[in-house]
Amino acid sequence: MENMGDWEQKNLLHELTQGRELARQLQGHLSVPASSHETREFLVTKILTSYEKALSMLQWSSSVGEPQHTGGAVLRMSESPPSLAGSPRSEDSDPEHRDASRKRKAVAGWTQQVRVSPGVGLEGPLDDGYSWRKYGQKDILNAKYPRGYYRCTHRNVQGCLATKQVQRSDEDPTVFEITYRGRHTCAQGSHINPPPTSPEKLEQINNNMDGLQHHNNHQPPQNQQQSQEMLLNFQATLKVQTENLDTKEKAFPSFHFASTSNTEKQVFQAPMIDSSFVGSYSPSFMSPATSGANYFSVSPSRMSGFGGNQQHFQSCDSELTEIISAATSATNSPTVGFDFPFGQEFDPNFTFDNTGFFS
DNA sequence: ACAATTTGACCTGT
DNA sequence: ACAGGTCAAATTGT
Repeated sequence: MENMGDWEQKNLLHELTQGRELARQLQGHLSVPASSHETREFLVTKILTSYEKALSMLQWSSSVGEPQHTGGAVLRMSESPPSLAGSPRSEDSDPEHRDASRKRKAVAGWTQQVRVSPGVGLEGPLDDGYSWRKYGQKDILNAKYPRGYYRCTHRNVQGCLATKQVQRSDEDPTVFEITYRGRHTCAQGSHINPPPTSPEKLEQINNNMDGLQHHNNHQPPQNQQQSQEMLLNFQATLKVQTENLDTKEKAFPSFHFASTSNTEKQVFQAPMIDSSFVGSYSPSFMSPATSGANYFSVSPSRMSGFGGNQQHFQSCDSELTEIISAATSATNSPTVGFDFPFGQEFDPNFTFDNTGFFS
């Protein structure tokens, strides 16, 4: 609530510190012949991510530097209240929209695509380590497969507004588009390392598969164990593709959100998502128009022993909408292990004041 | 029994 | 009216 100004600085500091830690780790790995290439590569990726984040934070504050310093009055809670049912808000949006392009503005923000190349057989979209409860499924017109709607399991309990949508790609059945929206405000376990067994994930996967597969479900639900094992050695390529809504505008490292009004735009910086996904996201800062896409190769081999550690970070992230497409699923847990080493400095308090955007 | 999922109805913005 | 998103009762799984 108070010192908002410090907030970003804090995050920046955190990011840089984390990057330093990662670099140190990498340094350590370099002297250890046993460390795998994958591990090193992964660390490098993480380091780069840290840099990117830090840079984007700087750019964000410098180029924009106005919206966020306020006490937060500017931003609205945004996001359609996930769980409100009858709240008729026939607000008048804005009379003028731009050319009704092809797609609806939807809640686009940026699209991440995580491609996992596990050889074969991995199924199910990755799970970020959070618990989700499916609350609906719908057929989308253009989509061949239905879209699944999930919300954080603790929605009612802790008011966690996080939700996600899972949609299987039309053309590449191996690809799942997962759209995350809202931030996790729950204090649930770490996404970092889904404990020994994350049945939830598997269940979800199965469900998704069921729902998403129209005809052939050639895959019996019993890849759980397999999946887990796969987790130990999988290779993933994270493809991040920033996709902005129809609002063309150039996209900067930061994310732009067009509010309902044409002229208003909120720019947000991606919160710390590092631990959420495999290689951490890395917003592609290329021109969105050209469809910037970054590919990350992540090959988590083994985490520094993570058999039973379970720390809960409550650094909830993803306050915007992230779309993640995962191919053949896979997972994230393994990689994540790398996070905790430096995660000690997560601030439970660093909550964003309110990051609402478009109202 | 409880909790999560399923599924059609309902709601809201194009 | 339609499409997408959410609710909620019924159903299924643990």
